[in-house]
Amino acid sequence: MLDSYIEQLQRVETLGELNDHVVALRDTLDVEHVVYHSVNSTGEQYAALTYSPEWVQHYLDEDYARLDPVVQACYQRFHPIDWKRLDWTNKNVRNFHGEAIDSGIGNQGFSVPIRGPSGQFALFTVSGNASDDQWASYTEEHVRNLLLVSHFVNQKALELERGTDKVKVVSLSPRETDALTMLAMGFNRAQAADSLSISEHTLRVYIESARFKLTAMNTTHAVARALSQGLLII
Amino acid sequence: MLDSYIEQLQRVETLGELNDHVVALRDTLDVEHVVYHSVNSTGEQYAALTYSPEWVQHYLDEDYARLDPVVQACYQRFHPIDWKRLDWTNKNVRNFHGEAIDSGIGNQGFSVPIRGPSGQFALFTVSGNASDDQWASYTEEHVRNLLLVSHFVNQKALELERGTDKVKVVSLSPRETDALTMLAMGFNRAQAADSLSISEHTLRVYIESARFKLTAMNTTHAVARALSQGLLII
DNA sequence: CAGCCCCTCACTATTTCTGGGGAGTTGAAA
DNA sequence: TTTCAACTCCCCAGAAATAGTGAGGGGCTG
Repeated sequence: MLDSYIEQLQRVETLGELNDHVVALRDTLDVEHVVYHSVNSTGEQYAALTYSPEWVQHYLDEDYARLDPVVQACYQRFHPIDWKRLDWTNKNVRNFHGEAIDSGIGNQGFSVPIRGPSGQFALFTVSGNASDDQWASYTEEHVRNLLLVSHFVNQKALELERGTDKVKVVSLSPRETDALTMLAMGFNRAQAADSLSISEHTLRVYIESARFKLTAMNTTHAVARALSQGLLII
Repeated sequence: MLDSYIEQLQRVETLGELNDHVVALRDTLDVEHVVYHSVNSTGEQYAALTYSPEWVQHYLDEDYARLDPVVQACYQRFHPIDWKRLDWTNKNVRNFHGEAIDSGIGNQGFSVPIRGPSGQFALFTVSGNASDDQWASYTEEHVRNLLLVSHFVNQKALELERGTDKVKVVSLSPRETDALTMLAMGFNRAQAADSLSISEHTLRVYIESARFKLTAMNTTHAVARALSQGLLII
């Protein structure tokens, strides 16, 4: 059943079709909602989901991503997580949770964080209405399928997005990488130059050229970009 | 077969046993070598692998991680990758590749990058000797198993490591997060303060307290730490 | 209700970083 | 073989960040 779904998925050729597939997936997985949401390193977003458009709009308007424990948790961990295990004690969060349930997203949820090339981040979520026990046995039984599906959906989404690719992949020279790595580790220029056994002037040249390549406005920005694009090995 | 392996894995209770399991996994998967290698945000490493100790030592001595296309690629992408698809044209890289093959790691390889909570990064690799065609059909057939196994091995490794946990999880206040986010986006303090509609003095207080919480030596360091621990949503 | 964390604002001296120049060597690719 | 990218070094003035203190109000929690 899932196998045939994945086979079908492989043949998808547009983002629109992918959206349809998410709807089909909801039925295949027998849940209330399925959400795939991706953000790349330039901040562009793509989502394929079955939530009501109203709730999505409201979520965006209120910038709930900054509050949503699911998003917060998935940014920090990589394991799939059951919504029950998150911290909902904060007042604003409880408020948000209430609104979410009122919008019909269901009282249970399970999310799989995904990270792709160049700092891409995605979230694959299923949600529904069930008792804690029902949901626990459902997720336990389907973890593997959810892991696989999330992976393949993300792969397909990236593949399709790459067709319309504007994301330029920068590459840093070894010394530029070294320089930024030192700075990311907290050294100041003098210390970094010392560690790399070069003059501070030279180090500065690397930082500047890295900043230029990364179109960064300052050193901190350059380090941030390099990190979020996976260019530095700390 | 793999199912029973995963069940066994779930019962593993020490990192030593996990090492034995990797050896068992090599036979289960019918490959030459299996490597699981994890680095957490503080730079501590753990590996369970079947490579010869000599090669491992040599690899570490030469700091080959900075050269190894597998590591480089897996830092930047998240999809599993076949070693053939990497760029081995650089002279140093070809040299490294030659040494690797001489050390018996095999002429084919397939690696799965994994990212865990708080900036943990891990790599799950299988390698062996085969023709391109043989290897292609092997990997195509086993991608799913490899994905699942890599996930479960990582989960188990993290679970065991957490027992010996020294990694303190820091959490930033909303304003601290805002401040660091602005800086990571390339704003200077004046611009950031303006965006957040607070005085620059106030902003500075946030940056300092964030720096303190993250035990960072300067702003760039704080941003780097926050980013690599998934604390910032850019 | 006391303690703690969060949010907000202020001053000053010192250190560090940035942006604008310029210049020579080496090694690899075209 | 030329050309280009990477690596190395240098000066200086102005801009920006940091260290060291200080203070008051608001809100949640025990």
